[in-house]
Amino acid sequence: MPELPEVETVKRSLSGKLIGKEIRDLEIYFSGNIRRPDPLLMGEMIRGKKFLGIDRRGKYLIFTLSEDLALVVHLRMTGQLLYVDAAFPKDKHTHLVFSLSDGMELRYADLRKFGTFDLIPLSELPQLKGLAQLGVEPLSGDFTVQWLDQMLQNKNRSIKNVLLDQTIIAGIGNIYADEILYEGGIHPETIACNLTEDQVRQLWQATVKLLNLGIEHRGTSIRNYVDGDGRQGGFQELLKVYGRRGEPCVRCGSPIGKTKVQGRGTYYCPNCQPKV
DNA sequence: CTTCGATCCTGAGAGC
DNA sequence: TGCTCTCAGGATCGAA
Ligand SMILES: [Zn+2]
Repeated sequence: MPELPEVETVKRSLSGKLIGKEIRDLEIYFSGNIRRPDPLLMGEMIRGKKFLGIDRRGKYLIFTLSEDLALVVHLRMTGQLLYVDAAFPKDKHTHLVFSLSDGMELRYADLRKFGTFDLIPLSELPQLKGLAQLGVEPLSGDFTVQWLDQMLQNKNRSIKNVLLDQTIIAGIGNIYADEILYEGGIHPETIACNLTEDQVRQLWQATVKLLNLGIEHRGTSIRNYVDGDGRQGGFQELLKVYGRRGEPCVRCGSPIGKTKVQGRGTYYCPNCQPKV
């Protein structure tokens, strides 16, 4: 499912293609993903607007459009944005098609229909629910060991729970959380405020390393993730614990374990990530 | 403050 | 073969 590295990859794959292009038309096959405006009004609202920029915040994509509009997209689990020729066959789960001035189409497909679209005035961007509550960007200068240490002081819940909390750190999902904790040698159920200074430093390093590595490999295609060109990522080959229950740990050979944390499937090495 | 369960949805895989 | 069941999960909400 798209997490920070995947959304970043989608952003990069689309930015060179969309910026400067005008939206000529919008075809809606399924409107359930559209939160704002009323789906009936979206076509009229977006027609004739140009893409001015694409940004990422956490797992959100923010398309800046002409006339002070913003299109905010969250792909959730199975959302895909594809820049393709209009003649290219449509995926069965294609819900939205934006026809562009260059004869190409920006298509939105979403098997599970959980993704969201918000087309709003740019001025309302800072107040958009979900987006407005996002915490620190883990690949920005705001994410420091000091900040992390301070933040964890009063978190009396599992460290995995904290990593998944988008209002604290924006962009980490289930797969990268498990990989980060494995890399840091930290059991996912460790109470956050009990982490040692050394563990906090390990956690910080692992977070930056794994997210960057994910981006370098153009994301993780564990289910149906592809970028704006329909290309799969490569990071799934490098996953060390996620989805590997029973397989030997690459570091120590112990079988990878699986448990549930916060209702999420959670993979870890019982030996390299001892429970305290 | 915290966890927990339900909700949205569909397809893959298991079990029979 | 084909049915039913479980599982997967990001974000949000209400309840405990
Ligand atoms: Zn190990």
